[in-house]
Amino acid sequence: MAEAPLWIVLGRVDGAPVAALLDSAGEEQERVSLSDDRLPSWVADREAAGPRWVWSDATPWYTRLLAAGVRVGRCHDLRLCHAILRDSALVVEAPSLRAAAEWDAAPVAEVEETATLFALDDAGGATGAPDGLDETLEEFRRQRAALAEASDPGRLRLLLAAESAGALIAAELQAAGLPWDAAAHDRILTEILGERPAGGGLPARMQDAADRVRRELGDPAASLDSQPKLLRSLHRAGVLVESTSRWELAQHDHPVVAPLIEYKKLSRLLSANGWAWVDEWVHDGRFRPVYVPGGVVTGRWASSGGGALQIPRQLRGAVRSDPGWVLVVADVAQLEPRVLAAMARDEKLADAARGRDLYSGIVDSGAIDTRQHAKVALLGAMYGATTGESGRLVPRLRRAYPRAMALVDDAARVGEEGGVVSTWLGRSSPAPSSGWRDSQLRASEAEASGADETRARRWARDRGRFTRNFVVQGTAAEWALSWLADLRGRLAELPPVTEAQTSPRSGPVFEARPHLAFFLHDEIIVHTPEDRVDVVVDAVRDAAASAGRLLFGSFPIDFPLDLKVSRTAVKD
DNA sequence: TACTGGTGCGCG
DNA sequence: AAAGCGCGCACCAGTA
Repeated sequence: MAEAPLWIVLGRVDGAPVAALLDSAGEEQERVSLSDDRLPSWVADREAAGPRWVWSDATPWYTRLLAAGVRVGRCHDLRLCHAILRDSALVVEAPSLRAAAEWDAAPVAEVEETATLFALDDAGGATGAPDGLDETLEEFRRQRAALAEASDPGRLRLLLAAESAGALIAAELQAAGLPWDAAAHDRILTEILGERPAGGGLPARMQDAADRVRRELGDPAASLDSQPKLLRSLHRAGVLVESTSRWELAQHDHPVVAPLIEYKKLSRLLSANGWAWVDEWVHDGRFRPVYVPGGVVTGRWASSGGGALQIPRQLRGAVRSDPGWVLVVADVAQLEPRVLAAMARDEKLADAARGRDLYSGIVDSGAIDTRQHAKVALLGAMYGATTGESGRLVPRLRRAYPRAMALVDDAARVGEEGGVVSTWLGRSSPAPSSGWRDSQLRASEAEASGADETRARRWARDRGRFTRNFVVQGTAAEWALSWLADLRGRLAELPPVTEAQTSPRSGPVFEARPHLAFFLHDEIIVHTPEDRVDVVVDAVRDAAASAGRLLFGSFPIDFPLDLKVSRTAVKD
C-alpha cells in the first residue's frame, strides 16, 4: 500500500481544481482531477490521513470548504509564506523567491454570501496569488528549497506553520462569526446617544451637545464636523488651540471644552459603530469581520471592513453568546515585555514578570518607584521614547534590566544604520526604502546642507524606533499565533455536542462545538456550549503554556491570562 | 465624480 | 498636541 501523502497541493487546471499528492520526499505520487462540486467531499475523505494542504491562498480555497462544512487541520499558505521567506534574513536562497513577483499578491477579500461562493469567477478583476496547479507546485518547490538552505530552518518552519494556521483560523473566525446582539447594541446606542433619529437629524443627546457647543462659541452656525471651520470658530471664541484634538482642547479652561469633547465622543460612536454599522455588519446575530493575517509588517493581523480590531469598549456589551452557550474571554497580561524578557534571556525581567503583574514586579524589585512609572518606562523602552517622563525613566530600566534593554537598543541601532532586524522566529523587517537610503547618503556627503543632515537624522531615528519595536511586536505576534494554533487543535479534539445544543448561526463546521470567535493581538474569545466551559478554559490556559514552551523552551517566563467566563465580552 | 492627503480617534 | 510603536475608518477639503 502506498504511503499516505504528506502534502496535497491544490491548484487549478483549465479552471477546475486538481490535487497533486506528494510523498515525504516531495515527489508527486498521483494527480486527481476534481470539480468545485466534488472538492469538499474529496478533501474531507483525504483529511482523515492528516495531510498538510498546500494552496495558493487559504482565503478563497478554505472559505469555500468551510461553507460546505469541511474543516482541515493543517495547511501551507503559499502567499503568506512567500512574503516571509522572501524577506527573512535567515533565508539564503531569497533571489529566486524575489523573482517570483506574482506571489507578492495582496490578500483578496472573500464575499460573504455562501450560496454564491462556488459560482464566483476568479476573473472578476481581483488580483490574488496565482492558483494554477503548475505555478502552485513550482512555488512550493521554491519555498521548500529556500527552507532547506536557511540558516535556521527549525525556527522558520515554526513560523510558516503558525502563519498558515493563522490563515485557517482567520477563515474560520469569519465563518463562525462573533455573536452580536443587535438589540443590545441598540440599547447601548440609545442610552449614550439618545433615540435613533427617524429622519436625517442627530440623536437627541448629540444634538444637545452640539447646541451647547454653539452657544458657548456664540456662533449658532458653527460647523462642528469640519476641522478647519471648527478651528476658526474656536479661535474667534478665544480658544487658541493649534488643533481640535481632544488632548489639546482639554488643556484649555473654557466652557466650550466640555461640551465639545462630549460631542466629539458621541459623534465618533455614531459614525464608527452606530446604527448604520449594525445594519451593514451584523447579520443573523453575527459580526463577521474580514481578518487579514500577516496584514501588518510585524506579522500582526490587520482587518478590512467593519473596524474589527477597533471595536470600542463601550460596545462589548453587545457581544452576547447564544442561549445555552457562553463566552470565554482571555487576554495575556503585558505580552510584549514578557516576550522581550524571554528573547533577551533576561532572567531579572522574567523574575519581575513571574505571577500576575509585571509592572508591580518591577516596583517590587526596587528598580522603579510606582507601577505607573514602571509601565510608562517599559513602554517607552519598547517604543523608543526619548523625552518626557518616559524618556527620563528609561535609563533606570536600562540599569535594572541590561539584557532586555540591550536587545531593543541594538534593534534600534541596526535600524538607524539601515539594517534589517528579525523576530524570534525569523520574520524580518523590510529593507529601508530608496528614499531613505538616498537621504542618508546625501547627508554624509561633504556638501550636505544642514537641512539634509537634520532630515537624515530624523529619518534614521524614525526607522530606529520602528525596528526597535518590530522585534518585540513581531515576536509577540508569533507567540499569539502559536497560542491560537495550539488552542485551535485542542478545541477540534473535543467531541461535538448534541443536536439540541447546536447553534446553526455559527455555520456547519462550528454549530456543534466550542470555537474561536474573536482574536485581537493578545486576546481571544471562545464561544462554547455551557457544559463544555471547564474543558475549554483548561484548553485556553494549556495552549498559552504550550505556546511559551514552543517559542522559548525551558526559559522561565510566565504568560498569565486574564480569563473570564460570561454571557458577554464586557471588560472591567 | 473619484481620487488623495490631512486630521482625529478607536483598538492593541 | 503627544511624548513613543503598529493599525483602520470616517470625514472633510482640495484637486483632477
